[in-house]
Amino acid sequence: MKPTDSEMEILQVLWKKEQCSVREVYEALDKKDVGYTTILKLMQIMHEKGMVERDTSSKTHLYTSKINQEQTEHTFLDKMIDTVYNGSTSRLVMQALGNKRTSKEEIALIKEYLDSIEKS
Amino acid sequence: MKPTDSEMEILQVLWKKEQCSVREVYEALDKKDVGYTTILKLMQIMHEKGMVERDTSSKTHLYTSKINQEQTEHTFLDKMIDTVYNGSTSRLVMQALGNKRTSKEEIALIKEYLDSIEKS
DNA sequence: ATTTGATTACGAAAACATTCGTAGATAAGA
DNA sequence: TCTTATCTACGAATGTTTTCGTAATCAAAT
Repeated sequence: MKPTDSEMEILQVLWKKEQCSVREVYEALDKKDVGYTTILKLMQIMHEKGMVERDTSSKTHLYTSKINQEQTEHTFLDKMIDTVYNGSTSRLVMQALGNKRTSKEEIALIKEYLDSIEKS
Repeated sequence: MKPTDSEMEILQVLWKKEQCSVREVYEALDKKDVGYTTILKLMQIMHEKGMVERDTSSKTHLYTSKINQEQTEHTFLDKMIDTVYNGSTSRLVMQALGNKRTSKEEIALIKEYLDSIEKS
């Protein structure tokens, strides 16, 4: 179950807001270049695919993500490590850290995390 | 310049082997579900797009990647951090480390790297 | 020379993702 | 009630990626 780019954008909103109408998602995305019905259609397709569930009891349907955020992130990450970094996690990590300036706090956090991995 | 998934797989081979015929790539990928001409076509398209260059002096054309590996990885990573991790690098890093069993060697490498960042 | 096998070129089909127009339903307000 | 605004449903167009069949070309082997 690998969401497309557009689906991912919508899922971001659903994960953040828990339960949403199409309009809420549309507004949250704030894309001036796509129409309302486009988002609607996408969400309907996501429903067909079983990615989201919806409450149709009132006129305005309310959507909820059916797939887990962490799990989905894992899927992407695994695929990325595999296809882009050829299986090397450390290369990805180092590049990620080198990418943007990472704060000392973040570095400290990560170090702590590394320690905890080593000990276990 | 964002390669598609298939293009990425091919680039992996080209980056590793420097210069390749279509057959070499086809063999390296070892996908039983796609035919030879599929890979050929993909590589021809990549050539049209300017992602690879080719030496057509002999019958068997030899392809070389024209785009930089690190740069391409950055593009993917940035996009990923943005669309999947909502901008949080450390979240990506920690999930990456927790993801697969990371070897002690890899962890050591990363720690070293973190130290070097801190000092600079 | 002819055949055989490997290669490229080409075009088109198939699959998938994205987009939106239009119509019909529903609810709210005048 | 009638109008207006908002929503869903549907289908179709567009665009992109992936797939492969077929034909033409070339080189090597018989």
